[in-house]
Amino acid sequence: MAHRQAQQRRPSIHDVASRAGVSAATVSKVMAGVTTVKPENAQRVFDAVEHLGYRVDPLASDMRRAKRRIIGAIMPEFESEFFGQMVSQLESLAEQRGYTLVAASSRESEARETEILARMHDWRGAGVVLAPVRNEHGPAAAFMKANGMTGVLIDRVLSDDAFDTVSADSASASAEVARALIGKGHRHILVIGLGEQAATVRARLDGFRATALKLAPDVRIDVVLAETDVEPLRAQLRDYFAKGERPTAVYSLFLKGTLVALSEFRRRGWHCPNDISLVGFDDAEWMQVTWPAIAAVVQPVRQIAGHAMEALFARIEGEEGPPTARLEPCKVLMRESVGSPGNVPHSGGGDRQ
Amino acid sequence: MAHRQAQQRRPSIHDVASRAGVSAATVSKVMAGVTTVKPENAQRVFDAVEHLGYRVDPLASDMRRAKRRIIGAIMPEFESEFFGQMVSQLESLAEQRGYTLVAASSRESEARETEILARMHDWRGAGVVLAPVRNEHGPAAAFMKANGMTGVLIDRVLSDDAFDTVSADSASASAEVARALIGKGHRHILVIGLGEQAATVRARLDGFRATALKLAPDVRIDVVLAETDVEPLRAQLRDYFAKGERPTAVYSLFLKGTLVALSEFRRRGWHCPNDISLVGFDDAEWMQVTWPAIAAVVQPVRQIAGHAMEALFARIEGEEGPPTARLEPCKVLMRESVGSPGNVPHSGGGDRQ
DNA sequence: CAACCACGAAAAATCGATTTACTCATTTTG
DNA sequence: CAAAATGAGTAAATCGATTTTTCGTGGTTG
Repeated sequence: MAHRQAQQRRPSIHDVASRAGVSAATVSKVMAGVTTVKPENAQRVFDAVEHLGYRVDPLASDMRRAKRRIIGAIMPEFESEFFGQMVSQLESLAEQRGYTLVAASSRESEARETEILARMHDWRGAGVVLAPVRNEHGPAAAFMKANGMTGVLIDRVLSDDAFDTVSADSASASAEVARALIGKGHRHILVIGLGEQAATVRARLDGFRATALKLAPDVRIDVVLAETDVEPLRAQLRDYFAKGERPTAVYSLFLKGTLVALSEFRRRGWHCPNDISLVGFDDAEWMQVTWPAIAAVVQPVRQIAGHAMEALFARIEGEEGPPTARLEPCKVLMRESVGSPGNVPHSGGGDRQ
Repeated sequence: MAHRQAQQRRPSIHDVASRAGVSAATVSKVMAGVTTVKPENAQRVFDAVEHLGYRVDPLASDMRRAKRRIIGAIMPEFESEFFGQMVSQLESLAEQRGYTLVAASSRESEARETEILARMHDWRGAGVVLAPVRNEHGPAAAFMKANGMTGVLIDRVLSDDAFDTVSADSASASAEVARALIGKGHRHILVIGLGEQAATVRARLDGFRATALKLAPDVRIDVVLAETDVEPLRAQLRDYFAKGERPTAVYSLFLKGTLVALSEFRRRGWHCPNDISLVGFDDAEWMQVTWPAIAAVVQPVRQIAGHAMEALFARIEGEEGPPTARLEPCKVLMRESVGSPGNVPHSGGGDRQ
């Protein structure tokens, strides 16, 4: 094979040194851009590097460093647009600073989350961006504290006494949703969510309820919260509708909830927005191409990622001071899935598609 | 702070050695599970490990190894369900074998792809799973060859003369779609795609065309292929419809194309499946909850990831022999977006939702 | 002109493991 | 009973860099 010879051992700093006729220390300095090297020697080093195709081994390079140029990222999952964009952003930001991002998925399990964190700790990276499965009080954050790790918590968190946090401003966004729905005339609204993610769900729910009640004290707000998983939520939702409850709008506090709501609407033959209105927390690309387009709260992924990395690198560089808790403003996109109640006869049947 | 003391340097193998009263070499052996150690000494080591909370530093451990226990994964993007699941699977499989997965996104750029690959090469990992932006003939695969890297190509590839490949069996799946559409009576079908991803797009198109023409020689198959980006495709599609073309079904060869098709249908007020039928390559969670549910080809992500890792580890462990090209069978889900043409008056208007 | 400084580079220590080579005992074997 | 084989463990080399210490050399300065 023509390319077999390339399989050889890669050149090390010593190979460069001997070819340039200098010591390894000098090569190291040249690579690091130190200026106290005679230009002539520097040039010889550059030539040797060029000729041998030498590149610094990041692993060996990190060995002597207290803080290795590795950033860990732990997300609850990789399958959703939100966390996909998040990882992509974080990777890009880490890379810009010469760090390598090692991402891992906790698969919505707190046990796994802690395991992964322990493994990240073994790597002795400079810092970790953790999007906890549940909230900032879980075992993972505790592990980070107990081991003096540097890190930032994002997404499903509010604030913490040890780590900087960055998340979407759920409360304000929910208040805006409330204003919109009340403004359209809705007076019976169902809110669905998962209780697990205590922190943010609470913020979203409270933000929504407070504003809705202020604007329309007579509004009826029902809440269907499942504990852990999506399927129980579906079951509860089915029960709720089976009891004959007929809200004019549904506000889903998270993406999968929006999917569950939509599929339950389908089952019952209800159509948005004529039969019922729908708004969901979390936007997705498909939501604007379906009929109707689904109204959604857009989380500012770039801002969250950006400020998380900013905070993290500040801490890595030794910044002291009490932990900060950042809330990034969301955008609410009121699409066609939201209408006014009673505009069209409630009766099912007929007008499909 | 209570947790400040934990910030200290982590115990090294020498700390364990001195506490257990043995040499570092012995500790290393015990950790590696070598049996030629006196049980009594082994126990002392275990005790010391336990007491100090010692864990092997993977980075230091990898230093002396020729093949480091790191696997690189390069995907065109992280934002879609498909690649999200893929990364998640790959991570899990790597982890099972005690490897760490380092994932990076090429963001659909071949230039970036090669850069990332070079960086992965710097890490001297044991192998790389590359999902090329375009196909197996790009600069990234060439780089891998030139540098004698171990790797597997997945997704947008057919077969290669240097690397094992694993991808979805696009041709067979497309043939099945053709059978379904022809069977439903469609005789004017539009296929849309991106020409960039030559390999797979070609397979999907040819597979579809061959079967459709065999079953119904009179069928008319139009093709709208954009070169690089999605927006030009949208424009071309718009032109196509503006010319008055009126196929009874559209087959989109990739996910974003399905979204584009849907949004163009919306623009023109056409509804599936009455006005036009739609099938897309690539499934997504939302497709089964919209009205109508969108018919889709489901790629076997787990199988692709599984066989990719299998092949990769076989090569890492020194397996010789010519590269293999695996095709994993897809599942075609014929949902409501596909109907028979002419069942319902073509006229627009009227029956919305 | 001897003592002192500054500069640039080399030598050596270090990071935290793994692995090779070697050293004692203890057993087995001729 | 001496020689060879085996067992268990350690010291030292190694991986590929970085960083500290040391060493010359040439130029200043008193």
